Amino acid sequence: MARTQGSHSDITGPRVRAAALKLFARHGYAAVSMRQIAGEVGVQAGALYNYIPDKQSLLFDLMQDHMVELLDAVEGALSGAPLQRLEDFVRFHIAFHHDRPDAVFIAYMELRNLEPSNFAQIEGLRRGYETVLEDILRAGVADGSLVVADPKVAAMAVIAMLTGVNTWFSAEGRLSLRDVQDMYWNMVRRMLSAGGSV
Amino acid sequence: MARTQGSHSDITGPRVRAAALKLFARHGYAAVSMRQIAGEVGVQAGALYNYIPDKQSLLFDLMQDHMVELLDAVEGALSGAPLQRLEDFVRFHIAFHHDRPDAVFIAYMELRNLEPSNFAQIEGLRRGYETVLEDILRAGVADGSLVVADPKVAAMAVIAMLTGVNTWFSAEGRLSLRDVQDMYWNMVRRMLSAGGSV
DNA sequence: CTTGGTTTTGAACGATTGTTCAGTTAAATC
DNA sequence: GATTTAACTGAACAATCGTTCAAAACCAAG
Repeated sequence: MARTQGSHSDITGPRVRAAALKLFARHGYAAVSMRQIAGEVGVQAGALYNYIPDKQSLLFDLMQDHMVELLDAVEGALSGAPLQRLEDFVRFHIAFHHDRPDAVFIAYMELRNLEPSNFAQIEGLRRGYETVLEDILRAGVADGSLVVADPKVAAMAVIAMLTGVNTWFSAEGRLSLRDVQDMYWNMVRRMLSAGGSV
Repeated sequence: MARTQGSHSDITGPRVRAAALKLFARHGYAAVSMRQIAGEVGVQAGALYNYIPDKQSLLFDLMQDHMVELLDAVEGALSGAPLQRLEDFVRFHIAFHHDRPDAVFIAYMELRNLEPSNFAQIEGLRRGYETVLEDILRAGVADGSLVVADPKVAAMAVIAMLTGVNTWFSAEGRLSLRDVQDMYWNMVRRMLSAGGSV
């Protein structure tokens, strides 16, 4: 048993995934070749297959890891009463997505490039995330802090609105991330809270 | 000069564009081959080049036509005071996008597959559409009917929220398009109007 | 230094890509 | 019916695709 310490395996593996994440986000799954990924890593195309079974699995793993991480993180970000948890959700979503724009882009854009069974799995995770917000809205209606005609629809509206931040926000612009979080929380609060626009 | 009336040119041409629209939306620009498009039309791949110079131009034309049509249509959909025009915008955006899901999908997802100069042109049209809403918001602030901290940000938020409808709404579901328009207008009104949540 | 096993190379596989074009088909005009 | 021209076929082009694999390179343990 040799070559376990100085092994490149635990270095190259993550680099393959990082390169794929970057290139898939930039150009799209179908438009990126295995040779491009290999080139980004500094290796020949054949070497990639020491770390992944095939291209499709590479895409699926990237998306699954992102969604699982998202679901894990959101649970820990919420606390207190429904109105407070709604604010937590808004601020969390914006910050989490801002930190990993490539993974977000892929998770939303490459669904159609997944094989059916892989698609079903990712779709299930996405629904799980939507349900987290939906549950907050229902709880807020129940305790009177929120006024929401249709929690399912409102959850979709809020998530779409928040995810849209990634398409235009840059930390180098005139607004800080905190500014954006404040603005969006203000808009969501006015949109859904029982307290009116105060 | 023969073969000008019974010509297939004015039949096949639109069918090529329709097939490309459908397939690009379904599988993505890079994942669709010219032979697939030709197959959908019922013709050999070579015949496509009687109607388009190349694949890239086909994508660009589809996106440009969609954006120009969008900009033309939105102007005619707005009337009256800012608050009324905001409602018009919300209802228009939902209905217009619902009527052409494939074109919407392509216009939002295939930007990265455009050559730089093509990208700049489409991006300009998109900015034009955003400006239409932004102007409404500014006018609403000016006449006191709206309370908007940052019109640019609010415009992006509203458009993202409205466009998100296309990802989940189906006319066969429990809600009619009119239901959805009402719900979203209600949410946007509460979010931005000066009147509070009444 | 030799051995043993991990990692990578580099070439090759058949399939498919966008695009071109000479030749065939078909329809309208004379 | 002959002519003309638009529409299309079908084969071909070089390039690239994802993937495989024997051989070479490499490094740690004995």
